[in-house]
Amino acid sequence: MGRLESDFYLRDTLLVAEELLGKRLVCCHRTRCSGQIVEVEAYHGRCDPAAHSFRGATTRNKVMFQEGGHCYVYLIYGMYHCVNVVTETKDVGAAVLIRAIEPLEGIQTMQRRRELKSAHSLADGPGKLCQALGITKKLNGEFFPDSDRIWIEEMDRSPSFKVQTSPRIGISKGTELPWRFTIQGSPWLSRPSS
DNA sequence: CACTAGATTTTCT
DNA sequence: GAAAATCTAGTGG
Repeated sequence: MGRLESDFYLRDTLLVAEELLGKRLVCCHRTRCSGQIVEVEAYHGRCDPAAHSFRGATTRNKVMFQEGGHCYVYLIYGMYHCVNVVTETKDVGAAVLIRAIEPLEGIQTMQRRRELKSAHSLADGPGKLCQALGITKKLNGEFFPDSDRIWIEEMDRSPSFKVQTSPRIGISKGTELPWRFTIQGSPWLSRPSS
């Protein structure tokens, strides 16, 4: 299946967020690991108080201000990494946080990285999926359309595919906005969408 | 199952 | 110096 091209990302953040559901996130170090994206959150730039870019560019968030298609990785709580897909045109400062995937390829490698025997709770959370795929700040600034280490591919959606929205998780501002997108009924979410 | 506390360090005020 | 787009282990029903 084809890799998503630059113009996919250069669009409205909420639209990109919704359309990322059901796509395949691929990460290659030695072995190819991948999973279907089942949960994301949109962070809409200067108008969104929960976005890192709300108060303008800093050392940490400068990749968010690149053009859509870049990969923004940051360290959270001193321990875990989170991956984002930058959206819209240069200088907008918007991105989509990938929160959970359904593991598809390289499951043994992911289990080893997570030190887990089961496939369950392997990648059902933003920090967990980065650990499973081996995503660190080294990948901050990669460009999904032409990177040889991380990219996103087209994938067929199941016939029962439905999108559900809910409030974003783990933030203290902008909590009323329904900008968390999930595949309805997926057993691979970080938590149910009620 | 639900809830709570603790880990740990970068980043920004 | 406080907060942070989180996770795990531990406790108690």
